[in-house]
Amino acid sequence: MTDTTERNYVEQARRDKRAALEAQGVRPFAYGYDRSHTAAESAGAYRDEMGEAGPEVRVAGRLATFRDQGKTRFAHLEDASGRIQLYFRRDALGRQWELVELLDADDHVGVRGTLFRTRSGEVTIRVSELTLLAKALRPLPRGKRQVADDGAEQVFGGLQDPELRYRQRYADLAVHPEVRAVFQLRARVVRFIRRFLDERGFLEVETPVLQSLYGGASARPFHTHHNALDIPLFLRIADELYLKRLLVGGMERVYEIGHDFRNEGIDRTHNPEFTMLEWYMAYADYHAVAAMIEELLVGLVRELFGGTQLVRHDERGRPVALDFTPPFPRLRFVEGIRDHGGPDVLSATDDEMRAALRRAGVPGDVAASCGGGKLIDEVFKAYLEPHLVQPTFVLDYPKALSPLAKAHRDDPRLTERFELFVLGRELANAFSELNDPDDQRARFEDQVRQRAAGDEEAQHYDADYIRALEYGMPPAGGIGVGIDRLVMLLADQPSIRDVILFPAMRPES
RNA sequence: GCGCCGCUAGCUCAAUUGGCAGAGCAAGUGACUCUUAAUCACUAGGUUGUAGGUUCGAUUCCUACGCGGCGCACCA
Repeated sequence: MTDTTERNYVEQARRDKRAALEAQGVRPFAYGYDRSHTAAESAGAYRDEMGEAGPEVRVAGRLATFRDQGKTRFAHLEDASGRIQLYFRRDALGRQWELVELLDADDHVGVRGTLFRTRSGEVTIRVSELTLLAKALRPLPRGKRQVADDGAEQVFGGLQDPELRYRQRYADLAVHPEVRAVFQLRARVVRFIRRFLDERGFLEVETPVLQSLYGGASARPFHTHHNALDIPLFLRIADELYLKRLLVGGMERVYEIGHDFRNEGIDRTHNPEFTMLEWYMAYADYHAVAAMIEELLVGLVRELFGGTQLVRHDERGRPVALDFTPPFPRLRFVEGIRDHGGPDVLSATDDEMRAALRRAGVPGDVAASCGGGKLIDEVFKAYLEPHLVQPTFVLDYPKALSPLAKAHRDDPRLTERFELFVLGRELANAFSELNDPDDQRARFEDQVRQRAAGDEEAQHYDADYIRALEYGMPPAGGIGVGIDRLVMLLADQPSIRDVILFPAMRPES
């Protein structure tokens, strides 16, 4: 990594120009610029009948290209809206030509000038006044892009190293409009979700990130400490238990979009902090929640892409045609595994399930190292999950896997729970919420026993939550949706790092 | 935590069996008043991730470490 205090010859040249500017009395870092048009608006403001006498515009942005051609120069100014070409002529700029000669690619400038169309056909600003807004003392790692006649773009060089792209996201964003587009899409997704829930009477709330007792999921937490209270605290691993307390308090429909923190490995689908949407609705069961997430997802796909058919890439980079036309197929967990050649997880012994895992090619040590609920989960992953490519609901999970879900009304061995899968990845997890305090107490006690037996991810006994349930929580349905994974799907990005602006990294050196 | 791969100029990449560390772009100087990967000429730019080792000689081989990518494990 480059030491920021050591200057290479490229940066030295820019610092020399800065010094020359200051010697001329030019501020290298201005305070603002009054622009009349964005780059895109400027291009749209020109009509061919205007000829050489197009309207005057003032635009501000970064010099994305800069071509020295003696007594003229061409540049492209890039702002958030796009690019527009600039044309500098020495005879038109007079004394300001000295300033032009001290510009570099990547500088922020404001220009005033009139629009015209060049002989080669590009709408361009003939610059009459130039203002330096911010000198770029370090060159951006730009590639050169060639735009073919058909609009196809080829980039030469540029910022490729994934380590630099994630560490210096500012540079990645500055040189890659397509990366900016991913995060614009992400914002549209979140905006759509908020609007969807707000329109249906949901209240957006914020619950504690710092918790003295964490719960609502199976995961290891981050630890911290409050100095004034002198107590240990944990960063939340889920919002669930606080949001359901709000149902007790009479808030019938609530949601929260925020970060959860899980102290676990980092890979293509896991970042230690990630964005979770959870919503809870009183007087609804998991079927109602399924109908709603289906409506949300279909609405989102239609809003963003104008239809329900999408081509996306699986983890091996192969294109897959996805059909979001509702209703999505609904499979039952136990039957689904059986129908794909797996064992009946309700009646099979642990040994039978281990044998089934071996048949499916799962390494023996994996199968041997777990039992009970985890073993069932392994069987699910081996036999059913690989088939869940199209949007699919999997319903009615065994009770051992779901300590916060209500028992199934028709089969006490199951819970009223579903997960939504797309492209083999879990996007959402929901249930008819367990609101019987005595049943919840028994489930917590079971979790405590598993923790005592060495399961670090088993949940804690949350006495305050039981007390809340004892006051009476209305029947309710609730769901958790991983926003990062949803954006990965919609933006067709292969890694969660590509949808998180600053993904977790080890510190540099 | 384990395995594989990578780390060379500001960026993207070369370097034969272990034998003078190179190119394109970017940069500097010069030419050029409609260019757009501008073009042309010249110039400069390196502790080859870090620390050791083997060797007459290491970008290359060995060991350790650092950072990253991918896979595995963990993790709904």
